[in-house]
Amino acid sequence: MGRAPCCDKANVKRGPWSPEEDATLKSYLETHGTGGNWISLPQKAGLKRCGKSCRLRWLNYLRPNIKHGGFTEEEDNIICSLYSQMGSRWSLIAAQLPGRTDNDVKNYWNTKLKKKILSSGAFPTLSDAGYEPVISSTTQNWSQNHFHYSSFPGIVDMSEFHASSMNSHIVSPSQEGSTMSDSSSLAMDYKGLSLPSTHGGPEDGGILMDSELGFPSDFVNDLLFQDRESEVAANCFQYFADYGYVDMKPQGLNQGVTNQY
DNA sequence: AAATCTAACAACCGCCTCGGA
DNA sequence: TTCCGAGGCGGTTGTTAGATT
Repeated sequence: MGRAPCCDKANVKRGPWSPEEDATLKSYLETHGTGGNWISLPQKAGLKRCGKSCRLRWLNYLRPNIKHGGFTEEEDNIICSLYSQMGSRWSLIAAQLPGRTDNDVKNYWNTKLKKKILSSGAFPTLSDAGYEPVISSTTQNWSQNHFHYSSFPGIVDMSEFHASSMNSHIVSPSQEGSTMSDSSSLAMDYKGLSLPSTHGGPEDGGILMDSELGFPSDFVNDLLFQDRESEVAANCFQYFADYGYVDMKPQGLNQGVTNQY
């Protein structure tokens, strides 16, 4: 038995929003707010739409100060950097980009940025995005040699690492002085494991288990299957070595930042 | 000019989490 | 403590406009 739908799909309009619907929704929300209940909102506002649809339309399109398109180089770097840190946590990534929505960032990544990085081999660092390492607790002796990609480049032997060595935070430039949650919101644990390959061929090349570390295994595997010894792959490993386990803070900030992301 | 392809983005779907009853 | 409904989220699909053949 399936899950009960959130609304009567037979009696709600679907598809693109008309300007009239937009105006109705916007007007209602500006006057009344959500009233804490999106589900009942369309009825109150006189819209034949699902509450979820109204919410999405408002958040992704009608909300004030929304920016569409025209991502800057800096935003590109931030997205790439954060994606490499936390994977497809689009809402968290979008939170670092004022005026951007998770849907926007997600679409932009899927249609442009992903291809751009795959083709260029340039994997932006957090430094590019205005971050710099503050405490290098575990990485100072790391090198690509730490990664056992001689047996298969897509597989990183993480067994030597222990969660206790992990104390990773990043701080966004935009969050200086903010009251963001503590580092637990981005706590990275070590559930992610890598599976060694027996032969090293792409066909049995093993799979990077989805990691709560946030390192996007699918993306990494894309890179590595593309060319196991490519500069991209090397950059990727270096990137991981550089930033996977360090505390980060925006460049130019004082050491005593307490509001960590 | 028509057909096809591609990129961009809007919208939907369904699962998960959380808070209140 | 359990249940249920609403909100939030990420993945996926649909639509459309522009480019290319």
